[in-house]
Amino acid sequence: MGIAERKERDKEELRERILAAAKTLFLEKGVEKTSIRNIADLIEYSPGSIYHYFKDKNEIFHALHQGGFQQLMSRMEVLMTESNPMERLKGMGAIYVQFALENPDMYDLMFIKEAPIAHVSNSNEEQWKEGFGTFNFLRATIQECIQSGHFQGHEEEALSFLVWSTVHGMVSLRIRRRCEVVLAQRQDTIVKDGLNEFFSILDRLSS
Amino acid sequence: MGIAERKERDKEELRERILAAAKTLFLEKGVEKTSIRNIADLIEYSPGSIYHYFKDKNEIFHALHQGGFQQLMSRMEVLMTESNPMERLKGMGAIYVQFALENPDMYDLMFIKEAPIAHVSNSNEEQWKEGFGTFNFLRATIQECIQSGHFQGHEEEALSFLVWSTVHGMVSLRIRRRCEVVLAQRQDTIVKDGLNEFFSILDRLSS
DNA sequence: TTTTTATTTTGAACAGTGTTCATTTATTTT
DNA sequence: AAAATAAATGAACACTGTTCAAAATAAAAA
Repeated sequence: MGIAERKERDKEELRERILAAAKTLFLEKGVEKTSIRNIADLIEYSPGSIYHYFKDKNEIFHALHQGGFQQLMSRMEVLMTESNPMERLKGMGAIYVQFALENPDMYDLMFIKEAPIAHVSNSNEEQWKEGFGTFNFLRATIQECIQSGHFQGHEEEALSFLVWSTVHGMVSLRIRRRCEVVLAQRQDTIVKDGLNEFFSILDRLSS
Repeated sequence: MGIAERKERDKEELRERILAAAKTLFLEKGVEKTSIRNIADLIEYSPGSIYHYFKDKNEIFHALHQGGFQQLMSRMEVLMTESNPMERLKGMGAIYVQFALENPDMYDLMFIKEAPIAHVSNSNEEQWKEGFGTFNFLRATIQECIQSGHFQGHEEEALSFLVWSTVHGMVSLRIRRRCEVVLAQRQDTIVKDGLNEFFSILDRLSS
């Protein structure tokens, strides 16, 4: 029964080729300007055949955004050796921001664009697994901070959401070009500066 | 020479009718699903005529987003009577979040969508005036807080950006449906809860 | 008032979009 | 070799933003 398996592999391979082409075009031109026909051209298939491998365009970009979460999570792995939860929290913030600024289009897809979330809604997946995993990673660290006596009087989930929102807010204002309100010469550093302000607030709170 | 003036008025009136139609459709279906033909249909003009009043679709949505800033700013006016800058700061946060949650599509247009900023870039406007005005309003209050002895060791512009980012982060995660990572039953309150966590941090910092 | 000039409006055309589906092509099983 | 299954095609549908020559309307000049 090796044939069915080989066919399965072939199918998977073409799926991967579609995703690779989609990723190339997406990083080159963005989601909106990447069309099904563009993808089909690149892998030398007809437009219609894409729909044998993906339900619609949203499913393609949902699959792509998964890769982004793997990248982000693998970057976080260096923090496993950090035993101080407050330091680990700051490390997560720094890595998160760095990832976003180095991969703005992927970040946009993961945390701003509608496409991947629209797919989660329109399929029978119970929830947004990728985001859930990442957020729980943050929650675990915050929980440790609380157990170590930090953030007294704060509630774990809401505080985690607040911390996430803070870094997301900075990078998403930058990516969606709302930083033009600060001096032109400062636009390249405002997110780092803001992050440092955030860190110094965290330090104040933990002592 | 009243004729030229009347023509000017007529032109302005049609411009307003286009904007009104655009706003109706936009609040009904969103930016992407509002087409020039839809707008033209609603005011019973041909699609081509829209382009005598607006350079392109982005200019229409830039004009619409201006109205949003007026709304937001007028909501802020009740804070003028508040003399305590820390209380005024918290009031601004509360009003900002409330505005965003009550007008998610308008907020999206103002602070997330590419269209209005794309128009600022592609026209010869020096910068994003609407955002600049609103941000400076925040900066002025933060400056007062610093002058009153709060936020010692913090830099005014970066801290203002951080504060803005915090509230923007929360509401934009909500609007772009990234709050599905918290319990379903909490999704309606997580932004308010996060804001309260933020306020209690601000209180801690000011004492 | 008639003619000329200027302005406004039109709607077809262009080049694209996501998606569907009957038909063709290729492969596997009988 | 024939039948059954699977995969790929590409035309077609109903849209999109935008342009532009032509037509309609309004204003100014003769």
